Amino acid sequence: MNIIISNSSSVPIYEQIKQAIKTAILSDELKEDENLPSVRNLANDLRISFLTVKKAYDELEEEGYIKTIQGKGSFVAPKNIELMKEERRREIEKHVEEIIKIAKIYNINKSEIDDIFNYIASEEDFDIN
Amino acid sequence: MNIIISNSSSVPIYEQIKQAIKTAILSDELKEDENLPSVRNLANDLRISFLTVKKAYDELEEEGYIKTIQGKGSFVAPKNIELMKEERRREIEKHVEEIIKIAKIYNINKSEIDDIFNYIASEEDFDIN
DNA sequence: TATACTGTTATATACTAAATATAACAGCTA
DNA sequence: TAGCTGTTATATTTAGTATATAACAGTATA
Repeated sequence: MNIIISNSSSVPIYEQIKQAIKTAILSDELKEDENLPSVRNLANDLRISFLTVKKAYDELEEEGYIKTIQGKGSFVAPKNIELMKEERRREIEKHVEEIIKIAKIYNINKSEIDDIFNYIASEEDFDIN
Repeated sequence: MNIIISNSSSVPIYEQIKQAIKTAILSDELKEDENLPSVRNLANDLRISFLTVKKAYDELEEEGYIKTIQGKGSFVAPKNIELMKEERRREIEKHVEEIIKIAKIYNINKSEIDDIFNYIASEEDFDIN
């Protein structure tokens, strides 16, 4: 797993770690029961305090992504596929809601939104078919 | 103008004020040269410090939305239509970028995104034609 | 059992952003 | 001049983030 953090970002370091691990789990780069790096190892690699890593791990456990056992380590939790699909959908929905909110206020129509989508999709090599 | 702020939100109060005023200006609820509430009046209405309102006004001025004259007050600045259109487009682009980023990681195709869009559009009474 | 890993907890400190209170000052206008 | 505007300076408080350090506890294994 490759985690890159920026300490000049306004996003807290523990949040960046959470996002990176979540993405790795959801995209199946990290598989069920797989061992995560120990809090101290990851902290050393990233040159940050182990307490910051622990905070990320604690919250990931609370959200059901990983399981931690004292003395053994942290592991990717059994996946609840439905719950994860739902979470991804909610993320997308939030962005769509924001887009529609803006479109309604400023009288932007669907075809203008489609244009933007197609533009970004080609920029990002996203297949629209 | 109706500004509602939440002090339990993680979004700073001055940022909530900025957004509310920006939206009011861009949607033409606040028209060119219109007088904004004085920093002290708005602060009293919202039961917050006038310094918080001032911070919002200062940044709105820096971004070209309003003009402030000492002793007179703050006013909606002449609108730069092109610049504002560009800003709205950038906002939408950012959301689309996030959606595509998620879709790429989790193999979500365009038609699933369209489904979500249509669902939210109908929820929010947004005309998709 | 000793050791070297794991995670856990407590304490203290530092830094920053946000928000506040208060007071004094300056410009505009009726 | 009075009573609005905005401006500036100082000090303080609070919350969130991140850190260092030390001590403690569970697990695995040589």
